[in-house]
Amino acid sequence: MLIYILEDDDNIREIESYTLKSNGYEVEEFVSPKSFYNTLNNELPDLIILDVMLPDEDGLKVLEKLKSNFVYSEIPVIIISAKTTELDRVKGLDLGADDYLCKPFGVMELVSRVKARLRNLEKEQKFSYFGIELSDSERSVFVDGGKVELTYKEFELLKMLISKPKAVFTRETILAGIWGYDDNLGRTLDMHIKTLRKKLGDKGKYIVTVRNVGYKLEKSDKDET
Amino acid sequence: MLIYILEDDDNIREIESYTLKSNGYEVEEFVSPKSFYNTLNNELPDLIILDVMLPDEDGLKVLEKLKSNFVYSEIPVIIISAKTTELDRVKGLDLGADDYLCKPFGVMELVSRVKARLRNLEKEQKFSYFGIELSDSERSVFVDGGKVELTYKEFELLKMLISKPKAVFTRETILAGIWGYDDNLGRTLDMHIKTLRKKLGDKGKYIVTVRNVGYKLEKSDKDET
DNA sequence: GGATATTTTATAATTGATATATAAATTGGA
DNA sequence: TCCAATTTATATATCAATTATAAAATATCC
Repeated sequence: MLIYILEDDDNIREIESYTLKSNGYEVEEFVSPKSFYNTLNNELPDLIILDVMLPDEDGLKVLEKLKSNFVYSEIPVIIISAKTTELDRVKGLDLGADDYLCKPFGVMELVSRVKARLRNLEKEQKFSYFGIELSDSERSVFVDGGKVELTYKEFELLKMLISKPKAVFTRETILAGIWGYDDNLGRTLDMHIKTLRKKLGDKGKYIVTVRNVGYKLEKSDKDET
Repeated sequence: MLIYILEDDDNIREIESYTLKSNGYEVEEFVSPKSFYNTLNNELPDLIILDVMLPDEDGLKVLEKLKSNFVYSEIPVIIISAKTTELDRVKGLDLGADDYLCKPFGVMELVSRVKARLRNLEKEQKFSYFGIELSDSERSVFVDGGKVELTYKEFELLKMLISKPKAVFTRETILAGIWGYDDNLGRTLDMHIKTLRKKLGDKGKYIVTVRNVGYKLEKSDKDET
C-alpha cells in the first residue's frame, strides 16, 4: 500500500512517514504541491495525507483539484491540519476529504484512521459473474472452472468490469483508472477488449459495448447456460 | 439514504436524528441493541451511528458482531462516544469502525462525516415513472419489467424527460442539452421522439407533444394503468 | 537478447444520426 | 364545419462517427 504525504513541516512529515513505514506502508514524502503533482502523474498512491497550510498553494485547493479530476477522485484523502475549529473540519470534509485529523495528533490514531480508509482495498477480493471468477489476491481468473492467463492490463480491465457487473464504465473512466490517461486518442482500449474477449471464450460476449459510452459486463437473457 | 442510530441517551439521540433528518436522510432510532438487531434482520441501512456505552451490551461488541458478519460488514459505522482518549478511538477504529466522533460533537461535523461515508453510494441515479424505469449507471431501461434497448440519443432523451416527469422541455432546451445545438433546423428531434415512442411500446404515448413548445413525459388520466 | 506484452497505425465493419421529402395532425379563422 | 397555414410525424436513403480487427512497431521484462 502506497501513501503520499504532502506536508511542509519537516518534523511532522517525518513523524508521519516513520509511523506509517513502521506499520508496513510504503511512503513518499512531498514538501510542495509542485513535486507532489509531478509524481502523481507517474504513479497513483492508495491514499494521500494532506496538510492544509502549505507554502505555495492552499491544501484545500489541492484537495479540490484531486476530487474534481476523475483520475484521482477515488483516492482517499486524509487532511491533517492545525486549523481545528468545527468549521475548518466541515470545510475540509465537504470538499471531499475522507477524514480530518487535527494537530497535534496521536500517531496510533493516525495509523488507525489510515487503516480504516484502506480496509476495503486490503481485504481479499473475489468476484464472480456467471462462470467468470476473478481473485484479486491470486491475480487469477477462471472461466467455467478452467484457468485463463491474462496479462496485466487485461486483468485490470476485467477486474474493473466485474467489480460492478451491469454498470457501464465509460472509456474515460477505464482509461483513467487503468492507464492514467486524461485524453483518449488511439485504439488501445479496443485492442485490450478484443484480446480479453477472446481469452474469455464463450463468455467473451458478456463484455458488452455501449456505443458512445464505454463497456460493461452483462449476460444477456438470450445467452443460454 | 437510510441511517440507523443506536443510542440510549434520549437527548443525544434526538439531536442526531433531527440533524440528519433535516439534511434529507431517513432515520430509524434504537435505544437498545435488541430492537436494533431485530430491525436489522428486516432491512439494511446505508449507515449506522453507534454509541459505545449502552445499557445491555457494549457498543464495541455490537460493532464486532456487525463487522464479522458479511451481511453487515460493508455497512459504514460511525461511533459517537464519550470515551475520548486516543486509546478509545484507536480501539473503535481498529475493531472496524469507519469513523469515531467524540462527545460533545458538533452537528455540522456529524453531517459532514456522514456525507463522507456515503459519498460513494449516493451517486447512483435511478428514475421511474408508471412502469418506465431508467438506471443511469447501467444505462438500462425497463418497461413493465422488460428490457428495452435504446441508442445513445434515445437514452439521453428519455433521461431528460424522466428526470422531471410532467415538466415540459422545450425543443431548444432538448436540442441544446443533448445535441449542443443553438439553433433548431431539421426534424432530428422529432425523429428521435418517434423511435423512442416506438421502443417504449404502450408507454410511448406517455411522451406528450406540447405543440409550439416541446415535449414532456406524462401519463394522462385516461390511460388505463 | 529473446519472448511477451503493449501500443500504434491503417483499414474494415457496423451502427446510429441526419437530411430530405412527404404525410398527417392541429389550430385558428372564415 | 371546412379550409388553409403551421407544426409535428414518418419513411427512407445517405452520411458520419464509432468500434472492431489485423498487422506492424515499440516497449518491457526476465
